[in-house]
Amino acid sequence: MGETIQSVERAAAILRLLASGPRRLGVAELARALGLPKGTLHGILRTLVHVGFVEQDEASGKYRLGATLLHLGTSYLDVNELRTRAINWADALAGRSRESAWIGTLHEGHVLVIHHVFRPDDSLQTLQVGTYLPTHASALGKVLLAHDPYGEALDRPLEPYTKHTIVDPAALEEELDLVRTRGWAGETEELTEGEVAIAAPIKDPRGLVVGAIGIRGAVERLAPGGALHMEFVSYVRDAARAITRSLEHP
Amino acid sequence: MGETIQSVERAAAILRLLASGPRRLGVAELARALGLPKGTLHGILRTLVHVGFVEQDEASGKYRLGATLLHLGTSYLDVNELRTRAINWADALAGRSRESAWIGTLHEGHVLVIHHVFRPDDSLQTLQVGTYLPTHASALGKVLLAHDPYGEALDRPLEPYTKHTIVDPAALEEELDLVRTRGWAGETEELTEGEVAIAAPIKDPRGLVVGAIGIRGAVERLAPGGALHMEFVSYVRDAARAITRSLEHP
DNA sequence: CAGAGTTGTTCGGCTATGCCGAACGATGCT
DNA sequence: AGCATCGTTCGGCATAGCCGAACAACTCTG
Repeated sequence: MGETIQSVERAAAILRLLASGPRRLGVAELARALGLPKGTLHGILRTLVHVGFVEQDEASGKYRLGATLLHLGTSYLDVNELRTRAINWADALAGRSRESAWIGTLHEGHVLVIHHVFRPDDSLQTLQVGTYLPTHASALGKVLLAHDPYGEALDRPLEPYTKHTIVDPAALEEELDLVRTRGWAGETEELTEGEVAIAAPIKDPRGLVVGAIGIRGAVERLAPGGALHMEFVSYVRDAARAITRSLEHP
Repeated sequence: MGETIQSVERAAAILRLLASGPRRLGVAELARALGLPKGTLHGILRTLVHVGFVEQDEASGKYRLGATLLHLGTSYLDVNELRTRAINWADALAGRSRESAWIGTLHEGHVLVIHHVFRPDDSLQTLQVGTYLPTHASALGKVLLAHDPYGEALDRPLEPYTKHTIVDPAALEEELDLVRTRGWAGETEELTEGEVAIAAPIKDPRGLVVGAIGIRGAVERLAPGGALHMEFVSYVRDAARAITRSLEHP
């Protein structure tokens, strides 16, 4: 890749910084973080406000993300081919398993959730589309890591979420081997206490893994007595195979 | 507002163009649309790819939006104060009315949906957060238009969606007057056949309308015999008032 | 209540940034 | 095969836009 445009790259860095936390940031704060003069940064911010990517708080003068970004992000979902093809199967999977269904892709070392179907008959859930899941502590992530051609994200320290999270790199590698050989991944209370998840890989026509689909629910329902109900595993694998097949026939 | 940075503005224009349709676009196509030399445009695209805002199709070489935008857009939702405060009330409204609940803001002449709670006991719905609704053909939009300090978006032609859509500017103005005097808006099959909606304004501490909340559902349930059930109207107004009050006490 | 330290914003000069147009190789369509 | 169009590269010139200092408004502190 050749040279990139300075100001655009800087603008993107500003947006990432604003997105990294719920707090609104000021010009001086951003300038310090990026090591740029205040005046320079103000110019970029001014244009970002002009195009609607950033909004300025009238009272404090500080900056936050703008509403245009929400619309652009949603547009991405329409463009994403995997999601378009997989939506119907995710609905069916949620219906059959009576659990919430999830679809994710590997993105910058995280699992990006690109679809999420609520568990039937349960309205108090928040939608997780667009959020990140950790690769080493989610079933979706394990599937994606196991089939990732470049072993990114493995050199990063394995952050513990519960006492069951796999934090030893060697143990994780072993787990990924298991995922590769049997073709699906499980995760029992490694991300959230009381919740377990199952996932299987979705492949493109060339056989490359482009995403993963799975379900997530309470341990009492999915793994009573500690062992995963294989019935749920087959639901997930069926859905994954169906989507893989539908990607072959455009 | 002073001068803005050329390349950033151009980058934003590219993103808007890519978001405007589901089709992926090529360099030449974009260059023609924006009236820029191919070489110039390629440079901006290269940086947009580098920061993850745009992805390039390996096979065709054409460009589409990138996954980073989805994550940024979702981050906007966390930042949005109105949404953060209103989520719980929207859940309650959906539960009481047993219909889907919606929250929207005025943005670039459209209603931007910033929250959406599915109708209880109905799993086959797609989430509409981040999408646009027309201002003149939705209950949310009527509320926002009626209290918009600048009467934008009214000079635009009123596109018909069903045979009940208000297309006459004078008739719309009359409707907005009604909305202002009685404090809520109705919409009966003006956007989609068989669906009606109700909405009420959410105000910030200064009394300015910053958003609207409402419900949407089948005409048989919400307006049997053609007249809106006032019970639902009071649910919506209660929710709107509750959110308005909660914005006053931070 | 004053003043020291912030904050966001403006502006003009200098230079490095990045815009442009032409040329290249690959691909697709007739 | 031929032509047209694609995405990409490159170097020279000029201008876009970076920088640093100065500004006014504001918030804490002593």
